[in-house]
Amino acid sequence: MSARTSNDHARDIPEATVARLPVYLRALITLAEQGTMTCSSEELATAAGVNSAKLRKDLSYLGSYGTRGVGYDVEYLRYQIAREIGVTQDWPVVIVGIGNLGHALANYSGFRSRGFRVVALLDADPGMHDEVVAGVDVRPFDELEGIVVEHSVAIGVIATPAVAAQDVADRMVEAGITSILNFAPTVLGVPDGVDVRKVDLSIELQILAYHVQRKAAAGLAGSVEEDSA
Amino acid sequence: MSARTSNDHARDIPEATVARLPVYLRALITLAEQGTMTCSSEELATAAGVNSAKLRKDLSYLGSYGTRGVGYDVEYLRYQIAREIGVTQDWPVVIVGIGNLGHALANYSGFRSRGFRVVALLDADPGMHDEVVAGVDVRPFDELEGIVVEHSVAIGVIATPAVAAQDVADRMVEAGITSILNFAPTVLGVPDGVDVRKVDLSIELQILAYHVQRKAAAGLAGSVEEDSA
DNA sequence: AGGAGTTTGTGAACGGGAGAACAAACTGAG
DNA sequence: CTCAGTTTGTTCTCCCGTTCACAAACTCCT
Repeated sequence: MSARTSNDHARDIPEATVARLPVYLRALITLAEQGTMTCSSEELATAAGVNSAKLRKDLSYLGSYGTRGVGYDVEYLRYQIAREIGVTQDWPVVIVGIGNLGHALANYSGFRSRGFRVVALLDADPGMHDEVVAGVDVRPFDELEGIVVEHSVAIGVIATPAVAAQDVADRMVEAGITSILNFAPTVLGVPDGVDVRKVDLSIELQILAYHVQRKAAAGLAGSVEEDSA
Repeated sequence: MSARTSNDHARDIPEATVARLPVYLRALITLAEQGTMTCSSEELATAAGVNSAKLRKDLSYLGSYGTRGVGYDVEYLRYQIAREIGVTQDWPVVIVGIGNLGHALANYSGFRSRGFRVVALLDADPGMHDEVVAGVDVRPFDELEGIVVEHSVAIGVIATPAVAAQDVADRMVEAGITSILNFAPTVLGVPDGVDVRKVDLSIELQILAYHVQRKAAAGLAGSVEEDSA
């Protein structure tokens, strides 16, 4: 029982909470940079753009890191959240598909500064090979397996066209990658135990378009209803 | 009452459903390109990566567009979903911040092909001005207001560094934009009635990192528990 | 020491979404 | 026309997440 987990907190953090922890972490880093030593749940919640009750409940899943009547020590909480997410260590990442988006991702400074290290850029197009992007040279896709094993890569990023994405994902899983961030506009099929998160630009825009349209329609309906009401 | 909405469907589509409609739409387009005329909820659900019961429930919010015992007409359903989302018309979009990511977004073909037209690229850096990216020339940020009014832009994309994002958002809202897609790693404050969707690359990676760590810990704990169990 | 004021952590109520299960409705064969 | 087979649309139940509200716990002032 003592060996089951490192702490005796309940170890099942709700998915919705996990998705917010990085937001809290960023807010805490900003506060720390501003010289703030201590903050209340209300302040942190405002900085993170959430309800303070939700923030407190989220933090309560990690443990009891605040002091009643005082608030939270910024540095201490920052470390605890970072530890819980796992960003106290460095995560090696491979990016496959060095088109426009791949370039942008490779150059994105937010990765490096948050504990993610791009260990390889891979592309199937031989024309790209040996080109250097963001200080890393582009290698043939076939080297995926070797690189994953060599660097113990657990996270892969897919930035290829849609048609290639499933093949890339299959090869990633085969090579031992267990978490995939997919930018290709396709539904990926993966075995149980492999996590996939997708970022789909056109879907995000379509969701916004729906709301624009709905707001426009509500505005019209509203003006009509003013007559009848 | 007849004028309240164009159809007599219930007009409150759940947010979770709205987020999936674009996925269904894409699956239907793929099916249509393959020459499929008709599909069952089971087939479409598989293509979209969801449960068939969930798919049917989602579609039921739009209306009753299937035929029992037969399935859905691919073209007809495709049109109905496109109309519901609003992508039967063209949406003008402005992109602010033409760095690596802005370049990638401007060149992303998925926008144009799904009814989104980039009418302007704006950047505060004078060094970028008059450069042509993806057939559109980069203009000074100050021209935002004029462009929004001229083209009736409702959707803005923020691809600036984090420090500039809130200012850009404020100016967008002031200019009349009601929907924002934010790629900057910041929490944006906007008035009621303005929709913001955020895409945060490092947060996505951090969520994946948490799961990798958890899986690794579970593996270790599992091997320990084999001893005690 | 004691009491007023503040803030956390959590129990409980509430709302929304997911999935199972089934009745309604259609097709096609005999 | 009837009946077996198929597939949708919907109801019902369960679970997760959000929010409210409050007791517990700490600080500071007198």
